[in-house]
Amino acid sequence: MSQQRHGNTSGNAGGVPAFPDLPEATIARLPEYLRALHHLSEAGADTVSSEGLAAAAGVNSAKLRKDLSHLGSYGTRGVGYDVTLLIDQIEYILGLDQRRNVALVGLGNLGHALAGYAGFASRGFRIVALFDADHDQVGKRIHGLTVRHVGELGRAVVDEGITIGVIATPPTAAQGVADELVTAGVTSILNFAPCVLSVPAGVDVRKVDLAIELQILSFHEHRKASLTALPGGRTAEEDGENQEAVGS
Amino acid sequence: MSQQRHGNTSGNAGGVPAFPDLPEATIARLPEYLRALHHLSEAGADTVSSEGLAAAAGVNSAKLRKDLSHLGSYGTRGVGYDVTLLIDQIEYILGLDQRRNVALVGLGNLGHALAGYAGFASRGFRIVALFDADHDQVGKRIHGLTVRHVGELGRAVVDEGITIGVIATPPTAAQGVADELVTAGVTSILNFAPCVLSVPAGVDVRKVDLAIELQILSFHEHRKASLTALPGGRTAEEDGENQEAVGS
DNA sequence: CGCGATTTGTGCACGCCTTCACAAGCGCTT
DNA sequence: AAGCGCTTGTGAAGGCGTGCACAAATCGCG
Repeated sequence: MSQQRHGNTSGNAGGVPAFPDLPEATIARLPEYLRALHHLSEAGADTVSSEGLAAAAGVNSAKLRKDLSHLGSYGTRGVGYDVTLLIDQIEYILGLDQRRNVALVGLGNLGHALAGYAGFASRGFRIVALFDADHDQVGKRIHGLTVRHVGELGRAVVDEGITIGVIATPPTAAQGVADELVTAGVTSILNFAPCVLSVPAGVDVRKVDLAIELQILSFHEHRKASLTALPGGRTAEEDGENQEAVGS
Repeated sequence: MSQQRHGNTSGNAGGVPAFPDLPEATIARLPEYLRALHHLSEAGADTVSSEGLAAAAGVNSAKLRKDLSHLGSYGTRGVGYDVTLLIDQIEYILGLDQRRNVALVGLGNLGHALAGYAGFASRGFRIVALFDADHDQVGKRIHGLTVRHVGELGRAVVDEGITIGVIATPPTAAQGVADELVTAGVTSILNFAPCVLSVPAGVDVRKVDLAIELQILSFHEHRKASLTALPGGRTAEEDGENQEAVGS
């Protein structure tokens, strides 16, 4: 999103390029495949067909094959994909073979929950530092970590090898925190605050806005309601004036 | 995602189509525009140019103009867009003029935070019911609501006019909850559980997986690290046995 | 060893989305 | 009233992503 070019004219010899040029859409699906693969692995599967994995990940099998083909050839025709091999390969590509230390800033409602979210640890991410601007929060222990003041952020990032920052502050504070993270050398930010962050080129920001998701659902609800009420016409539902109560 | 066709050959007379055929990409950005507009409105702006609004929403101005043009012509050449008018129009399209009642299922770490997330209420969404399968949770009061057992879900959905269900349960329970929501008549689901939900056609599911976002960031970290270390070649960083502790 | 069943990897076409560039339209000034 | 500057709305082009359909490759069996 803030990144424009992921070019990498990988012209290295040897069989497998270390860093193929993956389409963004593919990258976004790899974690989904990975989860499905772990699930299959736990169920005792050694190999899986594109059809089977696609079903488990909720995508089209052709899309899955094309996605995986971008990583290289890790399947066997007539057989399928080696589950373990594929897991290793995707984890390598995603950089999950090395543990990523995460700093979480903002310990309100949401931040508190994120600090204890089991889904992070189980996938190689470790939240190693908590920060808040509120002095009442500082010093509290949350899920085994002590909340520190946001002023210590810069030092902690360097000292503790933090590579990803998570912002769960109110929107007014978010840009400031982002600036501090960037200054400290963090180049990946996950932003839960409903606001636009501006960061220098080379820094990746991903945004999760819970309310936006609801609004998109609301749109579809609205659309569906208007369609069922009056297929192909003007909405019934609640439209100020106009058109009172359609047939049936 | 689970929806394939949003067709609506709107052939109604009169000036403005009530439900233009909006591209999904546009819909996803409308909430962002809306937030920026509210911000501008509070700052006292009456009109705003596409350039200005685009900057506030973090997008390209041409894209913004094209998005808005899909809603109809609500701008004035040479002047810009009327902030209030545009807010009303987007809110209407998104169906935010009517309050949406939301049920939240699963009150672990994340669910607890969602129940108290201020960002929902401030945008027209009201969480009106909480459910959990755990009898220890049932009966607790969280942010003014009493947690009910998930078995009461069906009745509550009907009685309280719930149109959107939010799933924040462990992944193993998610499909079951989704089934119950669908049976009760809910057609929009926001899923925080890291798993694939299968639902009948006509039901919209949006998924938010916090760990996936981190994994995508991790990929870019990995990529950036390998590029700075060895531009265009095989990664240094950690390549099997790797070097321990770089620099410093 | 050969054949058929199975499954991957991919060329190709199509559609969606983005971006550019500019004509059309509006208001202000002279 | 006419001209000028500014901004919207949109036609066209290009790029990206998806999905089909099939050739290539592998395994198992007779």
